[in-house]
Amino acid sequence: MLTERQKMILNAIVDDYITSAEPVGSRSISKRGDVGYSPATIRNEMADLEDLGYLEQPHTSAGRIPSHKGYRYYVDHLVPWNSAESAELDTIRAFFAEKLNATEQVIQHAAMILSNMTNYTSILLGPEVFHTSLRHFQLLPLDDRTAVAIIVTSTGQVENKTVSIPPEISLSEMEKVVNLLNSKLVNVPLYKLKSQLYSELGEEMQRHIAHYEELMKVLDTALESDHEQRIYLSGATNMLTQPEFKDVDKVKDILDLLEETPTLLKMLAPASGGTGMQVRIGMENKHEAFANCSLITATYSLDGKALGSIGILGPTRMEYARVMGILGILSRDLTAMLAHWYK
Amino acid sequence: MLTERQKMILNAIVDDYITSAEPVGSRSISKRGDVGYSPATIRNEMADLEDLGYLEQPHTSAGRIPSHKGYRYYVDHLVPWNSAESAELDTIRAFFAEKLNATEQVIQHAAMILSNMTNYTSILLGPEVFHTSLRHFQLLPLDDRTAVAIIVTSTGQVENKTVSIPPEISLSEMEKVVNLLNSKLVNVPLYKLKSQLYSELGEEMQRHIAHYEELMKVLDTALESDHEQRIYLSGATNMLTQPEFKDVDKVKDILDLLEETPTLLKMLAPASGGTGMQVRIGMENKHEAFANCSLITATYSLDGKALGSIGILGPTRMEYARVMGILGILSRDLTAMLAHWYK
DNA sequence: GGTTAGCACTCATCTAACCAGAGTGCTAAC
DNA sequence: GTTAGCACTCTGGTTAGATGAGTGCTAACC
Repeated sequence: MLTERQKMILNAIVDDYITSAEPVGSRSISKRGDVGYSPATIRNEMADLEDLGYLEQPHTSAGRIPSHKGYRYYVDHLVPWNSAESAELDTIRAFFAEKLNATEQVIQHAAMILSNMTNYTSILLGPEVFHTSLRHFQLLPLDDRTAVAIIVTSTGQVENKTVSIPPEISLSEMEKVVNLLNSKLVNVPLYKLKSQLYSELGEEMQRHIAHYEELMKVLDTALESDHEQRIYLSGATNMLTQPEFKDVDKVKDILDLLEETPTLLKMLAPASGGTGMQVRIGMENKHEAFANCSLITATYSLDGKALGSIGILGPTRMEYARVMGILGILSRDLTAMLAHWYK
Repeated sequence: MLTERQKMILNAIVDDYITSAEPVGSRSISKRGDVGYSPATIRNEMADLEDLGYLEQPHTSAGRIPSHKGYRYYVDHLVPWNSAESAELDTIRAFFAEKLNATEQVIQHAAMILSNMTNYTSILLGPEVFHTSLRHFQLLPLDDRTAVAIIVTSTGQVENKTVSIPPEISLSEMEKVVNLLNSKLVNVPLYKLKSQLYSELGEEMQRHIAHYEELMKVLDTALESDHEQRIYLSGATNMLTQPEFKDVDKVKDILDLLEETPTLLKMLAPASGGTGMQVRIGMENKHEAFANCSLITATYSLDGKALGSIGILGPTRMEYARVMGILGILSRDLTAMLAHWYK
């Protein structure tokens, strides 16, 4: 347990380091208006904080920088929660005032806004189709062997996939099935679609349809992969402006990882159910390349279920308070907007 | 007009510089097996070539590097055209052997293959819907104010857009129009769609439909913006491996430009009709950030009309011969594949 | 006992000086 | 026309010293 004075000093060091990116010395802390102690006293406390693991020293004669544990403590106990500047609130308000009417467009645009506002990299996870429901299904023949399957969800997203059709299946059969599907499965959540396809329609189809097996296979692949969420990345190059990444080799690893969509998907997957804000510091991200990065994520949701995430990636030395404030507001407003659209 | 010997020397210098990234001196040229002259002779020729503007010298006691004019000459007259290594041919062949059945997927995948194979950045321009024709049109109501418009093209691409519906238009009216559209305008090239909409259907619709004006506006926006082509970028971080870009500030400008999709669209737009290969060196790209980059592009086409482009961006000191060889083959094979699919 | 002034010590960073090496241009000889 | 020889130039790397920020420790102070 830290004393009040230790908290105050840790807080001051993190704040200073966040803005300056330089190790901070006892003298500069002591000179701050709200600190009533001499450099020597601060030094003693700093030595203690280092022993406790909250600070570290790049080399003997340098100031201190926060350790991962130090950042963790800062984020968990010290971050001031008031930090949403009015200018930023205005930007967000202006963003929601624009009339955009497709969910995906909103998310994409939000990514840009976020990276511009924060000067970090924004990573947004597009809405999870999984929890939205079927609005309309269509199978449109392109030639005698292939067709394009189109799924429209209740949120107006359109997913499409090209499938190949076995020659023994006739056009009229396909039409029958698609009609059946549309009459019985509309408003079923996509994640239940396949199971309901079998349970509700299986019997009926087996009766009316000649090539049941083959047809089912086609539908299976048509409905299959549409659960892939999209990643919207913006401001990746903002990483290059951070002084800790002025070395090309280090930043290459980071940018390389940002090109790996599957990795990002995993990283942003909404933490099991919770809708709170997550801060992952350094190696908590489980990737060597992100050892000196922090990722802050929040979720937006519909009907209480997380639909997707919005995240900001920056150096561990990142403006936690400001970013958390912005993400909090934006995720809340996105959720509100979705609720307003689709209730 | 350059003498044969001058060409030979210029060629040797460009080749050397491309692989080493260091200014090349007279001695190293003279030592090459195929050159029968002493360093002194080479030096004289190099001085001449510098006077003519084909070479430049970073400083007095350094070797020479090719100038923009030098690269231009190299590309226009000296590039050896045989350079498609068998290993690379195999990779491309393997790529086309995979069964991918959606045009967009192929392009996206091709982008990765290209950047991996070349270790440069690949920029591909997705197929231009413009010259494909309408396969199916649909307007699907989401709620009483909005609907999603879906356009399926003859190449199986699905474009969708959310539009808002004025309250005075009824569902049945909309259905009527959509049916009309599907019966009369299927197989019309998308770029003629709007004009034919007016010329062929205008009269008939005006007769049958109550709110003609409003409905036309809806259709207009529904058909409007679907001409946007997609950019597929891969290997942007390969730029960071080039020694000339080891300075973060320089490379930041380049990567920033790569995030600007509209700029890339303009840059890759198939050069007026031609299907040949284009090489733009340094400032020929019209962007300060690309002053030390070269962009090589080729097009793929359907029915003799360019559908999109594939391009490689690298430093001006780039392996022109190899890249041009690869792009040539890939664009040819892409075109062949499209012709095979959609004829 | 907690706090602070004083001081010796450490270590990264900056500068200047120097050296080695690569490459040139010129001259004179072949 | 070609080449050997040589003086000259400029970069890059290394070393040595000076600078200064910051520390830890001790002893004095309240």
